[in-house]
Amino acid sequence: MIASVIVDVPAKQTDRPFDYKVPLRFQGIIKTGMRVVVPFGPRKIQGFVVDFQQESSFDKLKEIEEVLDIVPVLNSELLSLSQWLSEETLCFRISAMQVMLPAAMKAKYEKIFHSLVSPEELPQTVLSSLNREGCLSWQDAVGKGMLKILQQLVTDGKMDLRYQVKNKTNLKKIRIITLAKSEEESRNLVETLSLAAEKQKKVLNYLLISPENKRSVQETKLETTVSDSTIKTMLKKGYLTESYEEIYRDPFEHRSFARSVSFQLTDQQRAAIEPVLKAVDQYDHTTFLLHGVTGSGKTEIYLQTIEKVLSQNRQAIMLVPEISLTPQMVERFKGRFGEQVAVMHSGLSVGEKYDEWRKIHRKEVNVVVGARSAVFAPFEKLGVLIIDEEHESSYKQEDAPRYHARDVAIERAKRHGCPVILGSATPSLESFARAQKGNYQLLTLSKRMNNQPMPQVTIIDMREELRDGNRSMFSRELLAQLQERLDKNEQTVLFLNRRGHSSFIMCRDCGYVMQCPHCEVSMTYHRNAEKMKCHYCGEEAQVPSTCPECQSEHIRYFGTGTQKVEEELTKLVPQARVIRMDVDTTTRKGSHEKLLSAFGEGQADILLGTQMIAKGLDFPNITLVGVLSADTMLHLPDFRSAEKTFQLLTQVSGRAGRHDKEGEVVIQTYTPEHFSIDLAKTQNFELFYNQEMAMRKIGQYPPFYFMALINISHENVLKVVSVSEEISSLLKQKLSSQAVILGPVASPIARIQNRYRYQCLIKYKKEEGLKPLLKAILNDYQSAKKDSVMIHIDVQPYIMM
DNA sequence: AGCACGCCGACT
DNA sequence: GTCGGCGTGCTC
Repeated sequence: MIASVIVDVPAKQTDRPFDYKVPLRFQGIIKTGMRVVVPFGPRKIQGFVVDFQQESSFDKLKEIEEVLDIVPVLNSELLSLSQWLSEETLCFRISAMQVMLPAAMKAKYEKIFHSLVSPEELPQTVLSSLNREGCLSWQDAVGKGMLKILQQLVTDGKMDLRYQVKNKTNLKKIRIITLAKSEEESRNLVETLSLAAEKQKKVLNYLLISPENKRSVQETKLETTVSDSTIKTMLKKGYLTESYEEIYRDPFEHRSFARSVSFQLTDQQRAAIEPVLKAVDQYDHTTFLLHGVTGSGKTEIYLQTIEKVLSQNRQAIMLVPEISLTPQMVERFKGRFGEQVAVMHSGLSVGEKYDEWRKIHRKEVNVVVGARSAVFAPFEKLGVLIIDEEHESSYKQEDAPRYHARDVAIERAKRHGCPVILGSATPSLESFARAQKGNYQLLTLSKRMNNQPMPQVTIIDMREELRDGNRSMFSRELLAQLQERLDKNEQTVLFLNRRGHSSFIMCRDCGYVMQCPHCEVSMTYHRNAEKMKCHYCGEEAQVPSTCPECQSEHIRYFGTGTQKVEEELTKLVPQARVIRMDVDTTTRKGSHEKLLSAFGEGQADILLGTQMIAKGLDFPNITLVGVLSADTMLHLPDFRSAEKTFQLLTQVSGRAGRHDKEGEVVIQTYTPEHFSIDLAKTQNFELFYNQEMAMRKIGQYPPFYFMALINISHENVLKVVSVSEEISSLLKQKLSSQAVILGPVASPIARIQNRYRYQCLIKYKKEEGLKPLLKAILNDYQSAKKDSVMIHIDVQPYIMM
């Protein structure tokens, strides 16, 4: 029997199956979708079995060396999905497979020197470095500067170098002790032990009352106040046996979730959920666009759909933009479905993610709530896939495989015969256009639950404030409102919409901003390390005290702006208690959640922050939302900037008055006439949609056109330019006259890690030959040759960089 | 991606 | 003459 294996080498030339003989001992054990270790050239690497064959066209087959799984980690659906994904996003098959699994399962490799001769034959220096088995890892050898000697020993045949796949079991294990003898004998033992062995008796008695006469060592020590040495003695004497049990890391340990039950739906909600439930019943893969204003109860629709799905013994995937930001969402899901929920998001450690994944894989849970990659959860009977806040850009992965979770969800729904729900108060233009065309089915929730009014939104023209001599960041209106909330003991959220998220250093005399020497980006100031860092290549530098350009001492730190706002706040309203949320205050794990819950408990009057506070915040006492500068995002060179501005303003406005108290919103801006700001006032999505669609049509942008972005980079500018020109003219020549080819132009970030970057943008409506052409371009230019350029292609890009 | 193989310049 | 630089091609 012969297995076809996709090997763990993400490169053009290895992006195909390699055949291996299946040794007798693995026959009947190896299945497709399992990870294996195979010899590949001189090394050993990991691979995925994708197929079996009777024979191979290759005649010098090697054997599969090792099997890493008992149960396939990729089922047949995910295997075929990986094929689809690699074709769709033009990525390597192995990358498509890797993205479906938790990072912990990605193989790590190790090179180890093994001694082949008796110790006397080796030099003393080498000998002292070897471990008990006569081995030394390549890494240690490098660290000790012994590579040269070892290489000599290898050529002399005294040692050899072996390649290993690190099979790190990421299982968290705990030490368990069990009574070694029967209960009867153990009880006798308690009687017969000497008086001095008081602690040992304690342990025996404790285990006698424990279920199955076993306990974790940790618990035992805690309960009986004995030390390790006691247990060690008892093990030695044979009173106890020890073993290890695998446990799950529980990211929500020490937290309990109040059980909740379904709410009575409003008429609107019932009308919206009905077609969804019907689709679930009929195994119909309709995509629904649930357009519901903020506070209209979309979540309850999700929850009740999932309930239905679970009642049919099927499973559900629920995607949220970034779950660590919405602990309230986790709470609602855990509250409703309890132990049946796995949670997957970027805030978890590698091990925690692995554990959550295994719960799904072993069918211990039926619901997963998670960020983008949770769309690949290995469920086998999906009943629904839900994408909340579907317009969020975080559903698009920005490195290979450059997929959009929405597309993957729709593709999986097809394979499982189940509906997809895309939910948002401000749908992306693409989705809404599809709903208008009838590709998606539109469901609308126009009213808030309990019929609360939408918050009152006031737009403040900051130019007028300035004209009237108010130079502060706060308009008189906002300040007055703020004061009012303080008096009434209600809470305020202040939102600073700032371009970017990081802080930098600028000279106030000459405008110098510290740039990374290898990348065309400014370096970021890191407060805790007191260093400048480049976010693209990791370059570090000292914080300058004088300007390197003009020697001025007026070189200043520009924070996220939140500190400045905070300073001003303490001057204007000194009695207010402020919680600031920005990169500086939320770097530590869980700090987000802590700050939010502190605010929720009323420990502060004002929550001040950037983008990160826009979502999921739902506290009854928030009655005022202030947006300090609505237009900073509007002037970014991005055709989606108006859409993003409108979405953001609508989202933040939705934070106010979600419960019985009415909410007000104050938006400060320098361009009140812009339609994305003007329409955020009434939160009129349809009007905004129509206007923005007109703009997109004129500009030939999505959803009227599809896009593909080709990024070409090389250390030599001339090389990049010439190749870019070649590609561009090839595109112009091969594509239809309908297609628009922009560029080549230098990328917005013109250089990263000393590589110059150019790009071509293709806008097209229908282009049958595009995929093959792009593949051909990748094949031609992405060769293994030394001097070749690097090419990335992003189909339907979100960020134009 | 690694790694070996092989072809050219600068040294004992 | 050989050591070692990097460009080229292969890995079942």
